[in-house]
Amino acid sequence: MKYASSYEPGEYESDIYASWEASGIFNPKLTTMPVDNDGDGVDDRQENLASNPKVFSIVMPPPNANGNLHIGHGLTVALEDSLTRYYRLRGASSWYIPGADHAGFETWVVYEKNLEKQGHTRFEFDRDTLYARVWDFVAEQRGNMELQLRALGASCSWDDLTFTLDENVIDRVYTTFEKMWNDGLIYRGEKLVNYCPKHRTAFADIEVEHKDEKGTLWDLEYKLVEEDSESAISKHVRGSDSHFDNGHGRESDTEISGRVRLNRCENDDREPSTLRNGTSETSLIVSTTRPETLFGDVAVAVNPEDVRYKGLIGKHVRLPLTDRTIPIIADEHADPEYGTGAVKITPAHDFDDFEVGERHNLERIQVISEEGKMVNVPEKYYGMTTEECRKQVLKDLKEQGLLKGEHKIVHSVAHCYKCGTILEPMLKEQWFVDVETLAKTAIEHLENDEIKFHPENKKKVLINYLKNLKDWNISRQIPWGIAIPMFRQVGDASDEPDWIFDRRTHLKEIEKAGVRYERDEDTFDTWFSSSHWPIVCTNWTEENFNPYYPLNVMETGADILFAWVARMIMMGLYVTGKVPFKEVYLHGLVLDEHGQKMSKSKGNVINPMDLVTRYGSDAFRLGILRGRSAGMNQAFSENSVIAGRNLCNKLWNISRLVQSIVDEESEDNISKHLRGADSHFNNGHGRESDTEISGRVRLNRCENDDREPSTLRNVTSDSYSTDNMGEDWICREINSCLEQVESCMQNYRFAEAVEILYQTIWDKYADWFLESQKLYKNATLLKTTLTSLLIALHPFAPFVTEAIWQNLSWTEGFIATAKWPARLEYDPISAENFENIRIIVSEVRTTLQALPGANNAKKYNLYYDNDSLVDDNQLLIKTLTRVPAVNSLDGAPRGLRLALANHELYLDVPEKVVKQYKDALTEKILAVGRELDALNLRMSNPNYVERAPEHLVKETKDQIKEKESLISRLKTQLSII
RNA sequence: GGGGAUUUAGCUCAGUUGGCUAGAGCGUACGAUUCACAUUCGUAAGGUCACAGGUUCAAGCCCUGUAAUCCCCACCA
Repeated sequence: MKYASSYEPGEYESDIYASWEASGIFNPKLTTMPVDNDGDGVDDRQENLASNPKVFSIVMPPPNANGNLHIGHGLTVALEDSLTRYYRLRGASSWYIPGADHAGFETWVVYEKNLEKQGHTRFEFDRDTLYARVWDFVAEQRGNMELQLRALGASCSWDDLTFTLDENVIDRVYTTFEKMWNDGLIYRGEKLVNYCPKHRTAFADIEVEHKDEKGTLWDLEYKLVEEDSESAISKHVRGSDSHFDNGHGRESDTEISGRVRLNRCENDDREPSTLRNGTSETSLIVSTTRPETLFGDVAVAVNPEDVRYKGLIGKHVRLPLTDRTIPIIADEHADPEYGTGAVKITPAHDFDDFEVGERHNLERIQVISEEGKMVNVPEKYYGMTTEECRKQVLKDLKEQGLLKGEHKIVHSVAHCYKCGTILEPMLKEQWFVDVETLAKTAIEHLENDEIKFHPENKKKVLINYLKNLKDWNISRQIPWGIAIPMFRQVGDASDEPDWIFDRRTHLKEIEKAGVRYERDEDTFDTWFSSSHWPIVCTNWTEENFNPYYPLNVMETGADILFAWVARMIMMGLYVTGKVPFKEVYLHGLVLDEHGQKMSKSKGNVINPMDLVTRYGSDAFRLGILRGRSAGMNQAFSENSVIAGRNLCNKLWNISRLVQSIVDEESEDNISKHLRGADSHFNNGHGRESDTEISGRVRLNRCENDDREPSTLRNVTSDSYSTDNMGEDWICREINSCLEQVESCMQNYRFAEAVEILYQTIWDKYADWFLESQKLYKNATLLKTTLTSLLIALHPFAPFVTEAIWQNLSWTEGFIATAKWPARLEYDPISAENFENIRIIVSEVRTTLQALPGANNAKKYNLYYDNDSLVDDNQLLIKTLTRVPAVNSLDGAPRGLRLALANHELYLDVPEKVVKQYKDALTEKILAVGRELDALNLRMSNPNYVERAPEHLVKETKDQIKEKESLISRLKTQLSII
């Protein structure tokens, strides 16, 4: 290869992606049409599926069409694409289906901001106009995100890109909705929903952000209506004088504030004596954080067990600032220990009160409009904002002496997760899905272990969530989304209008049987449509067998386990009767390098595209996978990307070296005879015959290989033989690497797979094997081994491996569709001998470094005595240690004896230097002595010898022998000094 | 209140059913350098595996408890 001495990703990546895409290799070959060659009525692929899985399918969680990819998308692609590429290499028909999300509310917010910038508001346009305008807006933006996915190397099938507003998606959503409607799972209900007055839309519970905030709790006095108050009170006094007074008129603010929450104190301080302070006996005190909603009050609730108020239940109080009287009711909701124990009930503006209202069949009086203005209130307050109204109400109450206390509290407040506006609980007619049976079915399938979770514990979490799931509000009051296909008769303003289902949502008004109907203006919650994602992406239909459904795996963020994964499972089961995926892999958040959540306000956001530009796509992918495990929020720093970049560069240079040796050898072959005659190919342990060597000729085709010949990529038609220990050793190491990577992929342990490849390529292949190959050039083996490693790394670093592949002289086609490497044949004894050489070389290096002075490697020769392994590998040891010479000992031992138990090796170091080494030697002896003691202690334990597995006991015994021998040799050396 | 996690080297993390001297990357220190790569090579230092008990021949891993940190859900008139 005539290439630069460093890998420049920018020069290759976009061309490589373009050629992949043009070749169509990312589009799977299997169709969803039935195949039944044996005519037994069952799809043939279904028959094969269990025994020989040939299909891998995965869908991309659709990124927002309107935006740029963030670091989380980067992680998602790295994970999903490495799986896809891995299974493609394993011979599966891999289908990675890309998507784009209209992201209903998300996009809406972006678009609305845009409108505002131009000085418009959405309320100037009708819904259909807005829809069209947003469509254009999104279409403009969409290409951006798709380019970025390509830059990340996502090997997805672009022809199959699914947009969440595609016709087939809407179709499927309507089909499901119709089915649910007919099954009675859809209902329209007036419920309290979290409503953002700014965006003027309702949210699902899951979209609400709760924050703890400081607020004020006001005590308001509601006067008992005279006629029944007196008798009630007197009766109550007689019945239980000790606790009665508590709920009545407080004399001073001081006292009141002292009492709030006081009752929660340990050891019950509700002793009669402390609570029997003066009472007015003519009113109730309620506590509220929202005085302005009092106009919507329809009752005051007290706890039925609360002895203070027992006698008041059924009586009435006068609602301040109005003419109304409202009843005092008994309900568990009232907590005797909170505030005064009496709570005003406003069903139209509070979630709990709504439920109380349901239980007691109370009226719902809406006093705040959808614009956030006061309505249904006395003239004076009409049209005020809630804040203005609150001030006015407090002022007026104070003037009338009804404001009895004020306390600072901390309570959690619901906010719009986009704009931060405080959400208003709002009474609205909405479409709901009755989730009870859906959730129950989902739980059954989960408990039946039909879906495997990574991390495992998320399954429990999900079941727990499903068990407590409330009905799902699926309507949103924004134009951008899939229209709800429900119509009602024009002019029908009755309480229970007749709704009909119809797919013609492109029309505002339709006619059916001579009756005119108008469309409901709401759109679906995005999760309602995205819960169909596996179904719509794979084109699942009722009619045809689809080998891609269920998906092999659903990979997405742990943060949308509830919002998305849960709903996909419910919907998948409801629509297809099958779980939508066999496994779920959830990734955590990518945090900044200090473990902090990334956010614009903190300024610590890392842009993945920026890293791709600077270090390359592969470097980014390797970097973001490193040190990351399922479900965990983990830090990410540029360092890991740099490490990835370095690996790519290393691999590049490895390939340059290998190619240069291959080139050199092929030139040699022209002038020389067969390599077998070459004397320097010494394997160190004496091969007996040519027969034996040729017997080890690789058999590296998979046994179960049944791919079509045309898809096979023959990496080389040559067979290799291993001619020295290093060659056997690297085959062994590559086999072990492959085995581990395979197991890691099976178990979704991406970081570990990358780590193993990194070490194998760098530490083993480059630092040991290639160094030894500078002496023993085995071109055929070099080709085979490099090919194996390139393919194994390809799922994680697709670009550099492809760039190299395209430039090697012996490869053809794309590495992206190469065949996963088979195990290599090797001689295990020979491989193990190389391990011995490594130990010797390391010991020489360590000792040389520890000796006083610099540049020791060049100074001292190495001598060996009576050691055939070293004798056979003098040249290799000399090269790896860089000592000037490795010789057989001529005469008596001299210099420094190396701390090796099984080899007698000396560094020819002058006596003076050896003496300086004395301390280090002494320390070494002590260290080995400590290890020996530990081993002896273990053996002296009869229980260990008796109960531990035999091989461990034997191992310990061997080690003791070895250490003893080492110590005695070192001691001899020391004594000579 | 309910649920789920985390705690191992200076930093970020591995460590599968308990089994050899607990690993990696980055960082640090020292040394090297024509001969694929300074995005390099070699060597080293650095650990009471949060703490306290327990089970076991053997515990980072299993059990009990404690502490710290984090996340989710519910509630907060």
